[in-house]
Amino acid sequence: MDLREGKEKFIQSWGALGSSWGVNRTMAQIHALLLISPEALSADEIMEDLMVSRGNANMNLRALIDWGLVYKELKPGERKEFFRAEKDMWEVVKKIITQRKKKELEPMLKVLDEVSSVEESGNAEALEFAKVIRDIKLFSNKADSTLDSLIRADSNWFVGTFLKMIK
Amino acid sequence: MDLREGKEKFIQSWGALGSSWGVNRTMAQIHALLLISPEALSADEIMEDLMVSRGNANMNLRALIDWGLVYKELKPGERKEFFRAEKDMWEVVKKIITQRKKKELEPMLKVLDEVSSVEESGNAEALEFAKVIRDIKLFSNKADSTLDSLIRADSNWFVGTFLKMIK
DNA sequence: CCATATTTTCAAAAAGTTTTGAAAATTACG
DNA sequence: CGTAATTTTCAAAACTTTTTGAAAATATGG
Repeated sequence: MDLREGKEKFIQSWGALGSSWGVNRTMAQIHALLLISPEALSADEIMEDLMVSRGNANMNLRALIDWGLVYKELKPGERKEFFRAEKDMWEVVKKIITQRKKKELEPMLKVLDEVSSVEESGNAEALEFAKVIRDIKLFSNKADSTLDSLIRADSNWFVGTFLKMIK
Repeated sequence: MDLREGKEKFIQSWGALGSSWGVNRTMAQIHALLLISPEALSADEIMEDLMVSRGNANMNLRALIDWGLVYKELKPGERKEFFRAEKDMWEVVKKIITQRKKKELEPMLKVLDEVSSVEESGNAEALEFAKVIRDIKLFSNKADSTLDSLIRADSNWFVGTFLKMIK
């Protein structure tokens, strides 16, 4: 496979996978494009490369900046903004975990807390309900603090030690 | 909050959260309903409770059975099928991890392998590309084997030991 | 300030996903 | 078997999300 083909495939596949990650196609594609670009790119270059509209490019660049996966960059003498991806993969992983945790886990903890105020009075239904909520809470809290540790941990630790500890 | 209200809130919130988990509203609602039900329920009861069509109920029950989160159950003298949720939360967690890994991680590993055949010849572009792919692969493989360990691990280990090991 | 380049916004269109409901297939009882 | 109960399928409708593109807002250099 040659470079052009490889880049193309990577960007397209990343975009297609995006939806299974809860990220839209264009956001994933822009991220892929910037990741493999040695230079910062302008909005126009991104639009051209990916064949998407200005509005789309702009919205998703903003989202990527929000996530901390992309930085704005200015070039002297140029009026346009340029965009560069965070290249440190451990940073990227942590930032994605942070966002997914916020979107997927935290709202769940909130709901569990809200419904935890149901009285666990005698009947089968109430007991079952209380038990299920308690069990889910147990795992969710565990997941929550595990992910917090991960986010605080550093790359070498993760790559080097994690697996050995696990088995 | 009383029981009826709590159940209602739990089912509705689960459904709403579903989309951020890559699961559709009805699938999440049916799962929630069955989780908190002490008895197995028939398709008709589910349709009635959640106010969804027969087709919808059937499709999503099948999906839940596929995931291993719900079992079919027969009652003597009844012609209908009944459905019961897996109640062991550690089993539930493992089954969800298994599915999400299959959907989110494995296709990614495949793409990375495919584009790994690009030659890492001299120029900046090719070097950058090769490095990014190598880095992503490193983390993805780590994540993959970590999740495999998790799936093989048992509940007590996870709940009791994991956190202490981490920090 | 003005003129122009650039970015942002947002309503409407397009694309994608889920749900419905009725018809077809299957099952199981007499 | 035949009949009725039940489950499954799937095309069309409803709903949701994403994308477009042009207009509005903002920034920059002279």
